Amino acid sequence: MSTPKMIKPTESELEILQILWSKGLATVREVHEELSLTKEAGYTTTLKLMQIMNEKGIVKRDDSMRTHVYQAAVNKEKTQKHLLSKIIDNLFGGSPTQLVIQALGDESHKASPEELEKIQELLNSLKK
Amino acid sequence: MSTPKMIKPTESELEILQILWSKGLATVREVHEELSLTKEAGYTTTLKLMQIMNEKGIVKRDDSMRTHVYQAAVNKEKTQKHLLSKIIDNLFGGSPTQLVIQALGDESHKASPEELEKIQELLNSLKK
DNA sequence: CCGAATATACGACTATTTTCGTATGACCAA
DNA sequence: TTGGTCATACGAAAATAGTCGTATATTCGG
Repeated sequence: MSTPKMIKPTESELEILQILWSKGLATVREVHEELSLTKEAGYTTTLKLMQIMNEKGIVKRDDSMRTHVYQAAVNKEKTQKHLLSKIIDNLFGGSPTQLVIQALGDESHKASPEELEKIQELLNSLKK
Repeated sequence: MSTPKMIKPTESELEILQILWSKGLATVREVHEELSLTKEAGYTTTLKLMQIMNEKGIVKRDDSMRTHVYQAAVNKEKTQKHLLSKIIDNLFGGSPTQLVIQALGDESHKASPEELEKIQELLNSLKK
């Protein structure tokens, strides 16, 4: 299955996916090193997680060499959309506007003027 | 623990919270009836969940009568903000802009012109 | 050739979340 | 008063997530 039907990564899996999305290709060690920057966990824990993700079809790997090389098997934007859609339903009663308002008002994740401009452009195109 | 520091409701708890936020006060039966509209679950399951939420301090209840009356004990906006913040980190690499863009582009949750206008106003105030 | 370093496999333990069966007590209508 | 209905309490199974120890194989420097 190239594109898994049910995209529902757990939190830990999401952390790993993010790293894979940014790196493209990566070994378990590389992923683990990056994870270690923000999190405390053993190497085999990361390994196991990635093995499970492989079984689930969330990632794929090239195991033709001793050190396996992993990559994400799910599309970043699709996954984001899918999970976001869930959150809009579960947390914002189906209103994306409420979500947007809360997100823009988040003090710990301020948007830069450039980003605001980006949003403005998107808004303009939606208004038409 | 009168005011829970760690707001981290599970998915099921979130479903119940949403109902409580909209109803204000509600009995287990009322919550369960509403849950049943979109979900299959036994009455005692809902009951247990709400009892656990009570223990965690996520909801409070008036048990002076035989039929207990529940209400949310956590603030809606605060909870949304807190969880959203997590999602921005976990799913959008810390960029609220990316989240906003995906949310506005969500085909299954379109924003109305009025809502777009609301967002525009917020955007204006942020630009200053 | 040998041992240290490094890799994967895998089982098992812990914790959390979700589910529900059953016990028990209160309420009420006949 | 008694049986049916409805309520909570509680224990524990089932499902899901996360953690890690240990076995074993490969690689490589000396």
